[in-house]
Amino acid sequence: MKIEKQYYKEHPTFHVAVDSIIFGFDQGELKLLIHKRQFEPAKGEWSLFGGFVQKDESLDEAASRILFELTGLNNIYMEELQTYGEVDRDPAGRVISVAYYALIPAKEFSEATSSQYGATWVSLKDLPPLIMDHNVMVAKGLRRLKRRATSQPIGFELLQGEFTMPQLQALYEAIYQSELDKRNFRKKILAMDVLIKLETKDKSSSRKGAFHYRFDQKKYEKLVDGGYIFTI
Amino acid sequence: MKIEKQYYKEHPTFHVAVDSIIFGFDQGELKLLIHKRQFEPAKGEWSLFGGFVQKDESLDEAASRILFELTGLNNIYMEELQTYGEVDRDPAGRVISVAYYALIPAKEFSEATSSQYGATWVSLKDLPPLIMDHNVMVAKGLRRLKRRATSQPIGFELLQGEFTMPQLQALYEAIYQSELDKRNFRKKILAMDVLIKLETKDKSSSRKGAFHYRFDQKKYEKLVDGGYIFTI
DNA sequence: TCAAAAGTGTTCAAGATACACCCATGA
DNA sequence: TCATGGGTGTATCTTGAACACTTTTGA
Repeated sequence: MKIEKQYYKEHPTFHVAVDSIIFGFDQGELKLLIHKRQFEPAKGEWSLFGGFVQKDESLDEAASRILFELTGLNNIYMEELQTYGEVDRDPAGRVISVAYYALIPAKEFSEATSSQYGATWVSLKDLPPLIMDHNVMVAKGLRRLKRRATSQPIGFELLQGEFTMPQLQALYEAIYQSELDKRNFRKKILAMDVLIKLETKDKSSSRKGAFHYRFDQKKYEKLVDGGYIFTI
Repeated sequence: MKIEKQYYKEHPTFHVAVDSIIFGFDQGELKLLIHKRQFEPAKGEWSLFGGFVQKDESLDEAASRILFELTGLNNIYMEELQTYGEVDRDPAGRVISVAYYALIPAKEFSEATSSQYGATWVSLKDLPPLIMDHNVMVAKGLRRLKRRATSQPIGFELLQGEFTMPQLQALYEAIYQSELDKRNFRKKILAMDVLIKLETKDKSSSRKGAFHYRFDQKKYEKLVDGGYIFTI
C-alpha cells in the first residue's frame, strides 16, 4: 500500500461538484428547476442545483443527496450526463463538475418549489442566463432528453402514477416541440403494450373526461430484458 | 475572492483520472488497445490507458495527452463517455475516473503498438479481465460505439483516408457483429451522398479490385449543420 | 479458363404518415 | 342544446429486407 500511495500523491487533487439538470412537465410545458445561488462567486444569479461531492459518497449518491437537500424529493430518476473540466470554468478556482440529468414526476412537481432555497420552475422557452457553463449543460441535457424520448418510454418517468393519453401526448409534444397526430400517437403507445387502462377518468380538462392509464413496470422490464427496443 | 475560497475549502478534493477505451479496426475485427499496468496496485495486470489529470489541463486535454504519451498518436477522435466515482472503485484510494472513448484510424493502427509501453491490440471477442471497473467501461464504450454507428458516419473515423466499400462494410459488420447485405449496404451508404468515388482501386483483396472512396468532410458538415440525421 | 471478390436492381412486407368524423358530458 | 375535448379506422407512402446473377482479372 505504500508504493501506490506515494505514486498517487505525486498528482494533484480537485474539488468535484455535481450539477443537476432537473426537468419537469407542467401545464403543457417542459420546465427546468433552477435557483438563485447561495454563495459567492455569482451569488444571487440563476444556477442549476449543485454541490460538492463528499469523501464518503459516490457521484450518484452526491447527486441524489443534493437533490434531496434542496427540494425534499427522493427516489428521482437521475443519470449522469457529462463531466465538465475546463480549467477556468469556475472563476473562483478549479472545479470539475459532473452534470446529472433528472426527471421529476408531475405529481411531485409543486412540492419541488416549496423549498426554502427558492427553487423555481422556468419554462425552457424563456430560460434566463445561468452562471458559468450551466446553459451549455442544459442544452446538452435537452438533447439527451429528446434522444431518450425516442428510444425509451421516458415519458412515464415524468408522468409517474396515473395519467391520460392527452397528457402523455402533450408531454411528448413538449419534448419534441412539435405537434403529433393523436390517432397515430395512441396507436404507437398502445402497440408497445406496457400500459394498463384504468376504469377511472380525469375530468379536469374536458366534460367527457379522459381515461387514466398506468405504466406496467413489470411488463416493461420483461420486455427490456428480452432485448426489446422502444421507439416512440 | 475570500468568501468563496473559504467556502470551497470546506470541501474535500479528489484525484481525478482519465481512462480511454480505444477502438481500432484491423483484419475484419474490432479491437481494443490495452496494456499492462506500470504501477501498483495491480501492476502487470491488463488495463485501459489512463493517467491522472494535472492542474493546468482540462479533461479533454488530459485524455489527448495521455493517449499521445502512451501511443505517440495525435489528433485522434475522442469523446467523454462516462465518469466513474464509486467510493471504493480503486483499492488504493479514492480516485474519480473519467472514461473517454476513442477511435484509431486503420492507417495508424500499427503505429499504436510500437510504443515502449507494451500497448497491445486485443480482439473484443476475447477480451481478458481488466483491472478494477475497466471491463464495465469497455462494455459501455461498445454500446456507445454501436449507437453512434447507427446515427453518425462514425465508420469514417475508423477508416480515415481512402477505403473501399467492402472494407467499410466489414467495419460495420464488426461493430454490429452481424452480416449485412452488400447491395442494401451500398445503397444506404451512397444515398447519404457524402462519399467521393475515386478512380483508383484497391487490389489487395481481389483480382478485380475495389474502388477507393473518400469521405467528403465538407459536404458532411453542411448536411449536419442543416439538421440532417444520418442513419446507417 | 476459372476461381474469387466486386458490383448491380427489383420485389415485397412492414411501419409511418395523413386524414375526418362521432361520442360523452356539464354548463 | 351546444361547445369542448376524447376517442376511433383506413388508405397511401416510405423504408427496410430479401434475394441471384454478371463482371473483372491474375494466376
